[in-house]
Amino acid sequence: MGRPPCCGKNGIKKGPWTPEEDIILVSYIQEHGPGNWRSLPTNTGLMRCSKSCRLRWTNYLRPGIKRGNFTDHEDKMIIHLQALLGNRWAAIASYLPQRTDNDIKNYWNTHLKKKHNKVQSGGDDGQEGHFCSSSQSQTKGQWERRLQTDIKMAKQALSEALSLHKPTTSSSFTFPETKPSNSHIHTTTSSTYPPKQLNINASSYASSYENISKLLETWMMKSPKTPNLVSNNMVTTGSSCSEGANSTTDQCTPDHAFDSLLSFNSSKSVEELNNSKLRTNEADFFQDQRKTNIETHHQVPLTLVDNWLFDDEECHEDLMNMSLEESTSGLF
DNA sequence: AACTTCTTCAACCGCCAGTGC
DNA sequence: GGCACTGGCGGTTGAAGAAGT
Repeated sequence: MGRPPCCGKNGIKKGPWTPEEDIILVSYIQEHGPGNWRSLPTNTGLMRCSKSCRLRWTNYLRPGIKRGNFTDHEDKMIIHLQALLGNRWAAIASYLPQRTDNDIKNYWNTHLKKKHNKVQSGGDDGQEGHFCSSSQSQTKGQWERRLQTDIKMAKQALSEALSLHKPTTSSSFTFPETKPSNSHIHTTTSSTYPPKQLNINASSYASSYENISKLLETWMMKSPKTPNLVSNNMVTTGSSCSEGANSTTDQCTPDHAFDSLLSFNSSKSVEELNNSKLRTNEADFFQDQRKTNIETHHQVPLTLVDNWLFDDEECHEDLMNMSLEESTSGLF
């Protein structure tokens, strides 16, 4: 006699999220920060269960998510981490901060697993879920013991890494004292939603900004008339954009609309954004951060895996060519 | 052009761990 | 200690589009 599913209530909407819902969700989280999912549907009027809201945020709307094709390097990382950690997608995702566990899981199941099976059909004992050849005569017990230890260490490292990142996450949603100089957003006095402003730290919100820009673009193309929610409260961005929703040839592109919508109001944030854009790869930024955090705090030793992830391609090749046993020797 | 099969991925479901009372 | 509640995780599903026949 378990609890009824949280989504089993009448009136709870299921299925794909609409742009309107996304905007409401993002706006609410921008103002209150992620968390407290239970009260989110009530406070926003979203007809979604809390779990659905959290998933939508973490898998799609969260800042810093990169979408699109996985690079060869990401492929290799996933393959190797999967071999080390198994189907612990959240742990694997912690090494790929721009990718969600869901993305990685889907990518594994649709792409990499096939490669895996091809490799396996080449001849080994078919140890499910691992690229390592079982010709490395490990007994099942040995393997399980190693895996347990690995999981334990991964948990520890992940927990440390997350605790080090926490301030970044929450601080991304703090509200600057000063009023944005470039804000064209109409604030609302409504006690519920729609939102006031979207003042998300530019550097951390860049990717999500792009996500939602695309999202809004699609939305605008589908609906020539901007819904009231947005036209009245969010994308009514003064003279330059007030009609922006009805034409793709308009000067006010969705990106522009969202630029205003997000109202990057801190010069520091803009600078951070520019700086971050100078980086050729956002993953480098996160890895730098992670490495810095780890090294600075001396809390999590750099494992061979860490080193592999941080080091250059040549080192990766070296480690890739190693057997699992060799590569994990530093862990046990 | 019509139909079938395959692929992709967002979203859902059920379970579990942590927390507070 | 037991219970209720919440958040997180991993497995699975199903709709939509692509590719093949």
